[in-house]
Amino acid sequence: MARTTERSQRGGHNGVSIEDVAAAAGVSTATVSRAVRGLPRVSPATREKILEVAGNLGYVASSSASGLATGRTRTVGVLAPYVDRWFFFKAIEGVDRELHQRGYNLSLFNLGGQRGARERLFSKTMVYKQIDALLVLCMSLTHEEIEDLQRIDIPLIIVGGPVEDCPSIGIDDYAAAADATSHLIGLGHRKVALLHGQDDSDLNFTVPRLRVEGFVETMAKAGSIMPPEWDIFGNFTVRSGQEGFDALWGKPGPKPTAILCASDEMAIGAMLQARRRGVRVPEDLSIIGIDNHEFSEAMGLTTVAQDPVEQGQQGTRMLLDELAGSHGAVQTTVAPHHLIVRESTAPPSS
Amino acid sequence: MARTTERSQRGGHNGVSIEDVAAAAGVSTATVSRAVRGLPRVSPATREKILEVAGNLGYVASSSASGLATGRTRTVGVLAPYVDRWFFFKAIEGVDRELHQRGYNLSLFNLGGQRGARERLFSKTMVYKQIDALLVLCMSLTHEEIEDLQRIDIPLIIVGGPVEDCPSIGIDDYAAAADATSHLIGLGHRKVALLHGQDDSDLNFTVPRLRVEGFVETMAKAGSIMPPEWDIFGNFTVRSGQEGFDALWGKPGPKPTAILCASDEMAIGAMLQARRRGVRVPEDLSIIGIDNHEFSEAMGLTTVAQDPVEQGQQGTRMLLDELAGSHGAVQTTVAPHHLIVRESTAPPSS
DNA sequence: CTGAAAGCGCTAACAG
DNA sequence: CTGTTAGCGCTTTCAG
Repeated sequence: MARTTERSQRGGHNGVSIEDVAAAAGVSTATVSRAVRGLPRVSPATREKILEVAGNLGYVASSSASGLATGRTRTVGVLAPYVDRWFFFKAIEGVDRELHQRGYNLSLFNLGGQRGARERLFSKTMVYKQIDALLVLCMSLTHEEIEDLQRIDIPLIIVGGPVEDCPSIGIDDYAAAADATSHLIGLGHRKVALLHGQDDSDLNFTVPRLRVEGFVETMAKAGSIMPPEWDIFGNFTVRSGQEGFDALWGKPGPKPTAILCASDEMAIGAMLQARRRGVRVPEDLSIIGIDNHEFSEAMGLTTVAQDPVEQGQQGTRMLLDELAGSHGAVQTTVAPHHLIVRESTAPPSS
Repeated sequence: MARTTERSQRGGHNGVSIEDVAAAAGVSTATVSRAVRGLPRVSPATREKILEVAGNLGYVASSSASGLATGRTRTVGVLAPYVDRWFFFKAIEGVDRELHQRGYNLSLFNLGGQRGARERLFSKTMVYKQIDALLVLCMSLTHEEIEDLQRIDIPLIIVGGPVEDCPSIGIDDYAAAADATSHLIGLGHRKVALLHGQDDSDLNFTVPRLRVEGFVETMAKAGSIMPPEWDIFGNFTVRSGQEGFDALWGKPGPKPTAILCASDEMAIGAMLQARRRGVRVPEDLSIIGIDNHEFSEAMGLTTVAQDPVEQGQQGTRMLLDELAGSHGAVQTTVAPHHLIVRESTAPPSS
């Protein structure tokens, strides 16, 4: 019975369809469909046979076809302002892991630098009808965007920072900064500068703000107020950490005995520059960061650690649970952080 | 009542279909299809009207439906062994940029660590019928995988290292290592150690091998042969750079005056550890890397630079051109590299 | 437990 | 220029 050989000829297109499998197994496409998806109403014998046939025919369902039929794409979108910064690629790693483990695909959208492309890409082509859920990495969303998303009504979560009216998962940035500050204060520091992040791009601006507040208020409780010229802006990169240090040491006047940096990358930049300028860490200057970047251990940097991989993973898990039907699975969650004391902080010498 | 009669109410699904647009604009779906895709046979007036209607109805074509109809998904798969290592996230950035710019989606598959998941994920669910083309980031493929891919017959390219029988784009690893070695030799070094990468995972093993050959042969030309105990293995991470340094300095015997590291991450680890152990760089020891990692400038690391963003972008461009019909657009290409001399290398003191 | 048939939303000839 | 008409491959009632 050579009934299958006709249309499966490789006339340029490739692709074993469900019909080919059905024909080869002597059953209907409906049964094949049930069998390959592990659905109930198929006898063990039939299922086995179908699976075997499908196996050596190399059958794989067309995602477009099943997407059309079911209305679900089995892919979730990941929107990232950057993909080359520590928090982001770590989070993506977690998201990817969870997604593929549960049979979902990850569609990545990197806004890296491209300002204009954003509006267009975001609400349109992307979100709409291409993905079943959206995970946004630590960036702010405009009111309009949030409304769009809610209207479209797909599960949504922000990883890495709170956004008004949206469920999110991330550390308590206020507490993280406060803990770092307390560590410094506990060591005896009162003259501490702040190198904080204030990215001009799409980054979530709530995160830096919270970190600043945690710092300022904790300092205030210790009876210390930072002079404004010790309030330095950076953009979370190593280079801005270097520049930050130079800004502090470049001008005359009293120097701080410690610097709190809003990210390890900046802290590392500051450390490197201090060393280069002959300022010893921690003897002359203590430096503490937030993140626990890959390089921090090697640098001996004291920091407040967080785990973006886990955050990404857990955020994804909530999204997928929601998609699986458990209504209310996506909820704002606080991820843990903890201080790691290494060699970049010590009591002030003066 | 009217509430339940509309088809667009369907069980919570949202979605303006092409038919809705056609009806609202008083034309056929075929015309709408042409209009929204910017295809020829539509009068300016009709097109404008359709676009307007589609606009305020918020119409976006279902990717599943058009995918089914055209046989193309407009997404390309990106297979990465890691996503948290410099070369990889940089390359992904380039790929993403090019892809979205040309209206394609990026489907990310990270193999990070998961050994078992590989086979399953790779040939099956993934590649097949989900993507129009595949871009593989610097990892080795088994013969079987290559054959699978060729049978499926979608455009394929490897970024970051040569793979037998596959088109690829990347620097000339042999030459890069040779250039680094020449720099050291030119400085007067003869006693140089090699900290090379030999990842046990899915990484492309050709890259480390080529770098080793470039080093060894260049050294040989200068009449120098490295003692085997100076041949250290690492896995491209900072930590393995630290361990590499310790392996070298931990045992008695003569020390090298320079180390060539197969990646900047390892070089940075080695530098940091040297400093910690009181070995001055470059006075006591010169260190050179390959990559030009973000942190390298701040570290003052001499290195052989490459640009993964550009490589990813160019690889993607070739893939997309191929998809666009220009047969033979995907071709093995050599990307440029160049030496950047900073402060971590100097003539040997002894 | 299994099959027949009606779509899912869009595209692609082919007519008009 | 525009409409008609078939599908694309899979899922999903609804009968049997």
